[in-house]
Amino acid sequence: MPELPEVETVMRGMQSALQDHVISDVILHRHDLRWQIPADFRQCVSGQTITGFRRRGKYILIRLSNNLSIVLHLGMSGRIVLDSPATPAPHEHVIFITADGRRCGFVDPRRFGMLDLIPTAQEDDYKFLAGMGPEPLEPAFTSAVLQAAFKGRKAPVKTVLLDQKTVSGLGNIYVCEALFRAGTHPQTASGSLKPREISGLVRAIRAVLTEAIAAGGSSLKDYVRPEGSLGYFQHAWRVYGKKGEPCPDCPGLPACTGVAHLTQAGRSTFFCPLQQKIR
DNA sequence: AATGACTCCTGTGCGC
DNA sequence: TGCGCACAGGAGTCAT
Repeated sequence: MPELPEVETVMRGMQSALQDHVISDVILHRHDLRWQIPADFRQCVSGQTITGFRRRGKYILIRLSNNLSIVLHLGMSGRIVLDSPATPAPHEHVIFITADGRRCGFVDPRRFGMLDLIPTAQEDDYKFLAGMGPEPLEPAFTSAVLQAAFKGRKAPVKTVLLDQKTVSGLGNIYVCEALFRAGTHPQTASGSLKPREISGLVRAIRAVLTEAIAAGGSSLKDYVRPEGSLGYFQHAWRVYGKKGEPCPDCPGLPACTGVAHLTQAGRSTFFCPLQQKIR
């Protein structure tokens, strides 16, 4: 599902295709995504030039020449289709049409995605962005910051890393992958992690996200890159979805029982019990 | 304050 | 073959 690397890839694809273009019209097939799309959305967006893009966590912000920003969240099944056909695809709820005739569709079968409109100057005060944790690939995300977020917390590290207030942009897949790389057991109480382990976690998070962005985002079945091609980073997942398969980090070790699965806060967790021990 | 359960939604894949 | 159902997950909201 779209996590930071996929959202970054989508944003870059949209940027390369739509930056400085004029939105001549917006077709709204339905207003009820996760929340209602503002009633005046079409009126406010039509005729405006796209002046810039920004990603914050899993949100995409599309800046317009009238100093408004479109807020776009892909939810779990959302994707952007460039040059979508004139006949709307199933679940293609919104279509942006540019002055030069390009069609940019927002397809979202499960409708967990959202579309909103806010003043560009108040992006960071927007209710869903205010209070969000640091961007994991920016310098502000340090082990000291993560250590402060963990301090005194008894909740498992997996759960706390999924919380967008701790660090923004991580989802179930990349949290599993980062914990595996760091050798941290997902059930470890956050507050019990040592500084050394936390700095290892910071490095693992950065590495896993950086590699995923380089690979062009992942696909998990229902994600399509703006260019229309599927991402392929899922082949590089080491533990996610690999229950029972040999752990990639302990080949041939007799003690390795393979990738294990457990449920935390209603979410699937995959890990190697041999490489990731509670300390 | 912190934590976990619940909720939205539909496509997929499994078992019978 | 076809049906039914559990499951997938982002994240806000509510209850504990």
